[in-house]
Amino acid sequence: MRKINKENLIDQLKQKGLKITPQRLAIIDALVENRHAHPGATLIYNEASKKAKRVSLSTVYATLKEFSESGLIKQLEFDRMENRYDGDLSEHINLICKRCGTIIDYHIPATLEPKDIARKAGFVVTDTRMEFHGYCCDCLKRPG
Amino acid sequence: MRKINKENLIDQLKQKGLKITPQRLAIIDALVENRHAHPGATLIYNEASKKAKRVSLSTVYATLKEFSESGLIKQLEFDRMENRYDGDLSEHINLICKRCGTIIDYHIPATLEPKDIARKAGFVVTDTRMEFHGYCCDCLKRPG
DNA sequence: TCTCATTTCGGAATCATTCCAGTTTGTGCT
DNA sequence: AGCACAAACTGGAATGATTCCGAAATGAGA
Ligand SMILES: [Mn+2]
Ligand SMILES: [Mn+2]
Ligand SMILES: [Zn+2]
Ligand SMILES: [Zn+2]
Repeated sequence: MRKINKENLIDQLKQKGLKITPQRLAIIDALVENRHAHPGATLIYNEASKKAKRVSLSTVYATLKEFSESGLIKQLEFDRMENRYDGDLSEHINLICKRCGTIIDYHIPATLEPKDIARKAGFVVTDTRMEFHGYCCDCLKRPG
Repeated sequence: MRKINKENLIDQLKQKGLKITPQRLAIIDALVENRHAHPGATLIYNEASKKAKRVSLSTVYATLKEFSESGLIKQLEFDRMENRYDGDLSEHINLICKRCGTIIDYHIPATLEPKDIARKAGFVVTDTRMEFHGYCCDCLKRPG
């Protein structure tokens, strides 16, 4: 199981010595309840606003950033579109619609052929993005 | 060979009925000469400015967008970092350094294990991004 | 050379995200 | 229950890459 859930996220907050605030709980709820949708900051903000008396957009951004950097969720970055957040940490491909922005999970079946995906998921692939992020050998040598 | 070169890009412009302007030629030169570096708009702008008498940043953006949308080059989108452009259209993984922004090409050798990449390319992978972009089945049904 | 659709220009607008300074609030301790 | 203080929150301003726009320039065919 590599999908986020409420109890686990709260545990992780405690382990890191972070405070349990109504804002964080509301954001966690919003993330868990919309985990299938790859929500963006605005959706999280709207959903969290329903649960907690007060939440600011600044807090939502700070929290999503914190969670991403801690590896609790995955940030999907875009150019002229809001970043989206993925609560599924398992290895899979995100099928991203260029027109409506829908993001569909496609779990890897050993081989990954765009044509297979089109057939099995009804999604026409026009462009692929495969990126590995980390540190280059020069930066590894360099201090801090 | 899936790497951009000058003659080919010019041919493609002609085929599409686009005009050959000094600005476009300068941008093409800059793209080809820096194709290993995955350049961003600013670098292209600076390099192109040396070759052509006048180039504006607006034109650089418009041209890079046009080339990307035509599939001549590939746009790599980021969050708080300039977009970068890739002149290698073959299937490969871009290893992106989180600290310095360097982008290294890693051509796929059948299997793609982060550990192999660390060993062979001296790059430590901390995060992977695999995305397929295109159109979802709902959007395919919907008109234009 | 003439014509005009295309291209370019520069400055303003956009907009998601970050920053900041002041205020509030969890949490551990008495 | 009350205290103290570091951590968290807030709203508004700042940021910065990219896009938009109207006006001026120009490539290319006739
Ligand atoms: Mn996903
Ligand atoms: Mn590349
Ligand atoms: Zn769609
Ligand atoms: Zn580096």
